[in-house]
Amino acid sequence: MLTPLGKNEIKMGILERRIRQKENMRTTILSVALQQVKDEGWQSLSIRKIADAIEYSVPVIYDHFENKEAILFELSLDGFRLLERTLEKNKKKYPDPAELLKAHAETYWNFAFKNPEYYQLMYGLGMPCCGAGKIKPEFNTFRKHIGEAINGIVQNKKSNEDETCFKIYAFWSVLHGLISIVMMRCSDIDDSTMNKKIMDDTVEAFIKNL
Amino acid sequence: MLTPLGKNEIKMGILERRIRQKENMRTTILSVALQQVKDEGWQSLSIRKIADAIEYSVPVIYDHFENKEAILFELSLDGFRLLERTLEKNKKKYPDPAELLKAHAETYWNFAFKNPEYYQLMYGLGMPCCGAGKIKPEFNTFRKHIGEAINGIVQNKKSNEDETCFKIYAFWSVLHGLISIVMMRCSDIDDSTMNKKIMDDTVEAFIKNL
DNA sequence: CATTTTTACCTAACGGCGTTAGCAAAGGTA
DNA sequence: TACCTTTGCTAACGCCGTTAGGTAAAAATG
Repeated sequence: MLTPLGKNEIKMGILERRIRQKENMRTTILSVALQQVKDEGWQSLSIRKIADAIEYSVPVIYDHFENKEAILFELSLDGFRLLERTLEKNKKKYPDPAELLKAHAETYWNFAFKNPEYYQLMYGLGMPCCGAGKIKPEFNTFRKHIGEAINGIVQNKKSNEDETCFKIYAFWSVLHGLISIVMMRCSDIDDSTMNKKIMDDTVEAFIKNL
Repeated sequence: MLTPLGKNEIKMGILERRIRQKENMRTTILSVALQQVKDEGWQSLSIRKIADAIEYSVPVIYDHFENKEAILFELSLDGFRLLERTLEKNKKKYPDPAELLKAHAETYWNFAFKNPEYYQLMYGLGMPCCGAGKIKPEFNTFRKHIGEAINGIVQNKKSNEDETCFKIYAFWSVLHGLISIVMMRCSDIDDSTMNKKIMDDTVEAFIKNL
């Protein structure tokens, strides 16, 4: 598959077309998979349904992905990239680190509830195994960004490195925890503006006590 | 199955034995299922393996549970009961609400990491669908207990009901969030005592700022 | 006792799943 | 033309949750 055709010369145009086609198929599979997940949830995503949707037979999928988990993994990376893009925008928009931190929190919250399927996949909420297992460097995307902001806020005050690190995790935890609790319907508060207010208040208080 | 046999009288002894046997089978199924989950994880739990383990044929399971999800649901309730028992003990042991709150946090943390399979099931971490969907009153077990403690701490200070409610959720969130992040290996901190220290510090700071 | 109802339990199947082996057709090369 | 490579397929394997339908034992009834 896409090898240089024995010891022969390769016609570059054809090879490039093939690579292009192959990548097309790959992205088609991913987008079809994502659509299916958005429509019916992770649980009902199946290789066979993907094959159906792209109008190819099942084994074709395995020419592009090692297995089902690889597809989910790739989708989760897309999720991290999507989140990161907005975080980067925040960095340019908010020079004040406290404002930046607030914006990051807002971004994280909105991302989770606008793209619950991504969020669940990325952080293993209600997912069959996909959070656990593979360790992704992308996991730390958010921690990295809020870390910068918190460092910016904290730098003028007396506080050692460990304390700052702890605060970063505490901040991330409260956000992720609240999102999880709301998303998994563990909370008895249905009102989404109410939940948002809890988030805002908590973030506010957190920043004040940095 | 176990109906009063038409319009006839029932021999109570026999009926009782039957009920006893039926309940025995039910608990056997549950304990076998739990064992399997502890051994191989949620993903590989299957009705057929349970049937194998209890040395009955597959349909027998369906005489006792509506479906696989019902078994998982029942197990999650066991988890909530197990957690609640320790929380109740704390209530008797710590009259000071601040001490009580700290003890509750410790209990919650220990419960999660000593019984990760329960915790994951109860709060839908890395689970196929079992957190979402059914809403369990037991979900609020922990929130109820920390609510009492926080109310105890806060009652002498000026703070309205909403603020207190928010603080309860914030406290729960930071705990659940930290546990989730650690359990799902999203954190880059491997050292468990380090993670525990983050929890302790955050709890300490939280109580101080109540 | 014999008879009839109820129970417990099983076999076998249905439709779905992820994954893979093996083959046929199509495309490019010489 | 003949030859390789690539593409894509059919068909299968071994799982899974769930259910229909049957059988033989047990219990209740007369």
